[in-house]
This record gives sequence, C-alpha cells and structure tokens, in this order.
Amino acid sequence: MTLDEAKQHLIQAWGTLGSSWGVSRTMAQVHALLLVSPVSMTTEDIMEALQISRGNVNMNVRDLMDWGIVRKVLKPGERKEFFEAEKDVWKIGMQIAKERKKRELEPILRALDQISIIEADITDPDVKQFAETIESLKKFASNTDKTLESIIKADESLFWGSFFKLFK
Amino acid sequence: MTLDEAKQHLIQAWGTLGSSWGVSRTMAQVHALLLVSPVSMTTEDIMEALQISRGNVNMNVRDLMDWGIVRKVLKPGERKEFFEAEKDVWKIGMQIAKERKKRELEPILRALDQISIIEADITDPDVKQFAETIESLKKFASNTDKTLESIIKADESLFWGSFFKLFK
DNA sequence: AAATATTTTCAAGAAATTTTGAAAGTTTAA
DNA sequence: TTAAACTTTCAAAATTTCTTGAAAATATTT
Repeated sequence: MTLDEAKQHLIQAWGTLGSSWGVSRTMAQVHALLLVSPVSMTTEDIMEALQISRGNVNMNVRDLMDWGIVRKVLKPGERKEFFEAEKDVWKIGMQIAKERKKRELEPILRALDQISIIEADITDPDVKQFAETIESLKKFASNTDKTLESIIKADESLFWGSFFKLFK
Repeated sequence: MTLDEAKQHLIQAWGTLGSSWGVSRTMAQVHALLLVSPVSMTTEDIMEALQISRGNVNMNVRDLMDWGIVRKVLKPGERKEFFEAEKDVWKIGMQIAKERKKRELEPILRALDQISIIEADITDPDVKQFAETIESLKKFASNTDKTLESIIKADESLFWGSFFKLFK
C-alpha cells in the first residue's frame, strides 16, 4: 500500500463510519482528508481531492469549524483561505465530547424539565410510575452530564498532565 | 398538563432528539411510547398511538429488540405478540453503550488495522507523520474501547452478584 | 471607485432514507 | 388439514437530507 492509497483508504473508511456516528459521509471525509494532510488546504484543493462542489466544501468545512476540530489559517501574501485539522487525537476526542454534551445531552435535560404533571392526580399509580420514569431519566442524564463536565474540566486544567500523554 | 399530554410531550421530544443521536425519529418515538406505557403493547396499539403503518411498527420494534432495550412478551391465551421496554434507565444506558461500542468503535478499530503502509518509504517524513496519526487514532480508539469494556464488565458482575444471591 | 478574487448563499435537482400497504409467510385453533 | 389470526417482507411512494452551481455578497487590489 502506498501512502496515497493508505490515505484514500482512511478517508473512505472514515466516511463510511461517519454515517453510523450520525455525521454525514462527506463531512467525515473532509475531516479525514485534512487530518492526514501534512499541509493546510484551500477550498479548491478539497474540491479536487474529494470531487465535490464548492458549496459542499464550504458547508462542510464550516460545520467542522463549528465542531472546533478544523480551523481557518490565513497565509501572509495569499488571498485564499486555508484549512487545517486539529492533529492531536485526544483534543479531537475532547472537543467532540464537549460538543455532543452541548448538542445532545443538554436538549434532553431541557426537554425533561419541561414535562410537568403537577395538575395530574398523584394518587393514580400510572401518574406515579410516569413521574418516576421522568425522574430517573433526569437523574441519569444529569449524572452523565456532570461526569462529562468533570472530565472536560479536568482535561482543560491538566492540559500538560500525564493523562494526556497516554494518547500521544 | 395531564398524564397523556405529558406522555405525548416526552414522545415528541424523544423523537426530535433521536435524530441528533443518529436514531430515526420513529424508532425513538416507539421506544418512548413503550417506555412510558405501564402495560405491554401490541403492534396495533403502537400503530394507533403513533399513527404509523404496520410494516413501520414491525421494523422499528425489531430494531429496538436488536438494541436489547425492548422485548417481546407472550401472554398465555393471547395470539398477539406484546412488546415492552426495559424500564431500568441504567440498564438502558448500559445496553446502548454496549451496542454502540460494537457498532461504532469496533469497526473503527478494524478499519485502522487494515491500513498498512509497509511498502512505503519510511524515511519520507510524510509517511512518518501519517503512520503516527494512524497510530494515535488506534491508541485512542482501543483505549476508549477498553474503558467501556471495563465499565460494562463491572456492571455485569454486579448483576451476577445479585443474581446469585437469589439462590442463597 | 472599479476591477478582480474569493467566499457564501440558496433554489432546484439528486441521492439516501423512511414509510406504506398489500402480498407472502407463519403460527395457532378447530 | 384447513381456515383464521397474526407477522414479516419488500417494491414503490413519500419524505428528508445532501449536493450542485450559479448568482449574490464580501474582501482585496489597482
């Protein structure tokens, strides 16, 4: 396997796996492409490499920047914008955990809080059971939320610590 | 808010959130419906409650059973099959963690292992960088895998612990 | 300010996913 | 064994999501 074949392999695999992660195939491919590129790339480089349209590249690169795992690089003397991926795998993982917490866990907590059955008859066993289900969902979600929060916080303060070095 | 309104609320919210979790809206709704139902339900009950077709119910209930969070219940004297959701939120969480590990993490590990650049010139700095990226992805993925594995194992041994106590 | 380069938007088309419903397949009861 | 009850399948339709490409917007240079 040559270097280019290996890269192609990773990009394809990443794309396929992306869908099972709830990320669009193209977004995962753009990410993989930037991840294995030793230099930053322009929109046109990406269009060319993945054979996709300008609008598509623009949209996916922007999403990846929203996730905080790709950044814009401005080169002095160049008008075009260049993009590069975060290369530190631990940081990528942390960033994804942080965003998923925000995008998935927090909405669940908000939705659960909106459900109130104050009006209902609390002597009804069905009401009681429902209330208990909601209560345990809340506890589970907020527990997960707090656990993630503390991992993220710990990571942010132990930036140079030994935990981090395990993944280098 | 009445009990039914509250249930409806949860079902809708679960459905919306399902998509951000990479689960289809309907599957999430069927799950929520069974989760808040105090009794097990037939295919027809679910069709009626969510206003969806028979084939759709059949498919989603089967998927939920594959995830191990819904089970079939046979009632003596009844020809129809009834379905009920696992009610223990911790068990649901564990089951989902277990399945996601199998469906998402393990394919990543397999894909990474297939990438070999043995042929390539290892003095090329680009090859070296690529190899390092693959290596750290592998380490990260297998670390996450092992961590999940140990949580699952710990949970299962708790289960077997209390299971055997029943026969003391 | 005008010309040029580059990025962003977005309506329409393409592709992927989900849903339907009726037919085929199974199981159970008589 | 046959008929009725029920479940599963799957091709076609509906819906949702993704992609394109050209026009609009923005930024830079002359």
